[in-house]
Amino acid sequence: MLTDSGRVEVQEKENTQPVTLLDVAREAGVSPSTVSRILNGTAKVSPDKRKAVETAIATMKFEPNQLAQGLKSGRSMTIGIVVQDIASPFFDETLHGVDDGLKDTGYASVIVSGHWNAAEEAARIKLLLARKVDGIILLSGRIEDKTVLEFSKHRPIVATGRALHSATAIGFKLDNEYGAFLATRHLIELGHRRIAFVSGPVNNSDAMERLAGYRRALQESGIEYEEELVAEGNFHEASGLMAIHHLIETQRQFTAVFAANDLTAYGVRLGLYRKGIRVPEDISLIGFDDLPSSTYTTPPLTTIHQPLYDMGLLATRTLLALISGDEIVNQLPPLELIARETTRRLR
Amino acid sequence: MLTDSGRVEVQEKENTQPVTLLDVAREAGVSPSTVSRILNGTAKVSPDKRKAVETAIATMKFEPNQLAQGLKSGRSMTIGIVVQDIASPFFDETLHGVDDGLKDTGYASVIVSGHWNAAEEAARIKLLLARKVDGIILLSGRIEDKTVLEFSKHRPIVATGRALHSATAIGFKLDNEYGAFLATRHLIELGHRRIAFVSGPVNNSDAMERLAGYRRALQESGIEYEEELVAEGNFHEASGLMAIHHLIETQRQFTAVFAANDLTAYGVRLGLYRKGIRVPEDISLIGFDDLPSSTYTTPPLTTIHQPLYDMGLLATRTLLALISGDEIVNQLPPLELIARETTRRLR
DNA sequence: CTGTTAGCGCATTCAC
DNA sequence: GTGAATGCGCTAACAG
Repeated sequence: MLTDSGRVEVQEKENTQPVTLLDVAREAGVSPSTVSRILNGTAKVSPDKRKAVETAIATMKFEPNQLAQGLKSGRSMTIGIVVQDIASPFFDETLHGVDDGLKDTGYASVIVSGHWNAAEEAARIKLLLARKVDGIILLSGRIEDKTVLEFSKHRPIVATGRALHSATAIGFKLDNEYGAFLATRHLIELGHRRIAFVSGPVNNSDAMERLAGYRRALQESGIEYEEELVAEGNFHEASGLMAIHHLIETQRQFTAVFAANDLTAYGVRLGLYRKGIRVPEDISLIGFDDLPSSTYTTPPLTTIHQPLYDMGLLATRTLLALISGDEIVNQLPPLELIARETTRRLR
Repeated sequence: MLTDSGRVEVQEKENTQPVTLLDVAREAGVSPSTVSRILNGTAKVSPDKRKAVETAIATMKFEPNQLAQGLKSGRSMTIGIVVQDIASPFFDETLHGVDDGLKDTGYASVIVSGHWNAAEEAARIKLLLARKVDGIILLSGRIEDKTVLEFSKHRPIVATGRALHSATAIGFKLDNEYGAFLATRHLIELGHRRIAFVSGPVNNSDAMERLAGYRRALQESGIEYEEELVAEGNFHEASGLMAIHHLIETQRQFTAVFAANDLTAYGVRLGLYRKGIRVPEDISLIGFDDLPSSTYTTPPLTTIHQPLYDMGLLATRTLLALISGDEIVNQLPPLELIARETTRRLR
């Protein structure tokens, strides 16, 4: 569009363009390196120059461009987190621990989701690597250990739900078998002998370990394992609901149900309610995970507490140690039974 | 340490150092700019060179350094998300929508938490800005609108839970008042006239709007508002539990309870259970939010569905449109009543 | 103590 | 079409 020559076009430039380190240097009458030194405490600077620079930084509201810092230093001060499902209470707890572990460290986190899909997970990790994250926390997931090890050649990786012990890849695994053993033994100690189990998906190692723990507890008490008392679920509520309906409709006899995780237990609980079966008066019910919400179900759910928060915290600290070369010592607390109100002694 | 001269020290360098665009260019026998052009489709390149470059990229497993790209282009291809609590089902749902909105866009997200603290929120936003995110999604929060507007001069911001309409800052607000009105009216239509309300914190605008909706519904039905039937909660389960105990112990008479959100309703439900009061036989209960877990409470919770997922999706699309300068048209679906099994007609 | 210089890896003029 | 040159903003030698 033509405008009269000589007319000044007033451009309302709302977008304040960022002030750079060079701007600060000019303003303070020093060299850029001096500003950098003050920023990073790399070397001593005379008090007067320091003063000048600091006021310049304050008045100009200078914030160093982290992209540039990262490009230069090779460290982006961000770590990547791979979860499988962003909206899952299970990962939430762990993320909470991660969040706290990162507090005041200067690190931020890029969270991506693998959606329980090995190919997608690998793609996400590549994405994180391309973004030059300084390390990766991999929460559960389906990619193979050797793939993880391969990726860890680029950046350190701390994983949960798998055992890894290389110099750049460490894994933490909770003892699912033991937890399931605890849960089942609790029911047995309450006098139950016919204990149904709603399992997780058969292609999931956590799920299979929990099944193993259930079987061991039965065996140690001389109770025969009956396949008919086991129904497969998928760790979600709906599967618990369906499984318990199936168990009831096929006339299985049992006085207690062990659900492979809390969500499944919620579904079982609802299924029993629909059939007019009371918990714990008629049937005892125990879960696994101890999600925060399990404190407030009606009635509050007896379950196995997994230190998910601690695992997130530990994973984060371990990763930071791996990055900085520090030693790591922390220990994960053991799984434990939380006896609430869905289990009771068999009369 | 001294070693014999001439002896070759085999250094096991596990850390594969990344291959750069320059490496690719050399390998393919072209100039770096040609590689760049192919990467970005910026200009036409002869088929043979393109071929050579592409094979070089594949064999060398080249991944462009996003930090460098970002520094150069000024766009980091990441957006910042400010939540208040990483482990909250409320934010989860919205994040799920954000996650889907970002799918296949090339954008990744860095998630930070403001912990319901204005100062921390501001600090986090500054951090995101320093990281050169291309835009920010602010989910709820306590910082003032004018602060948001100020920040939006640097990067576009889309916020939820507040109304904003500038060129670089857009806000979406759900109609809390209307939702609360719906909930209360539902109870009234079922014949209830003495309806207790467990509110959210008084310093929270969502909470106050829900209270207003409750009052309007009462008023439109000619039911007098009684302050004694309102107990303050804080949106968490424990507060629902305490509130209902208080209501019962102070001998308030009511046949239904409206809890300001689902978590509070869970607490109320448990409190009623503890007193031997059945839901919905003795008391009707309604929540607000429609968290995923409310489908599987026992009994399933009647509640007000908020389109949290859609809001996350819409916020993301809007932000991307703001970034790219596109037009945005999407509309948020209205709040609606989900009648499940915790409410019933008063006999 | 401090300024000058030279890149980090890439995209983008500008010439050819 | 393609290569050479330049710079994004910052840090880290290197001299003084």
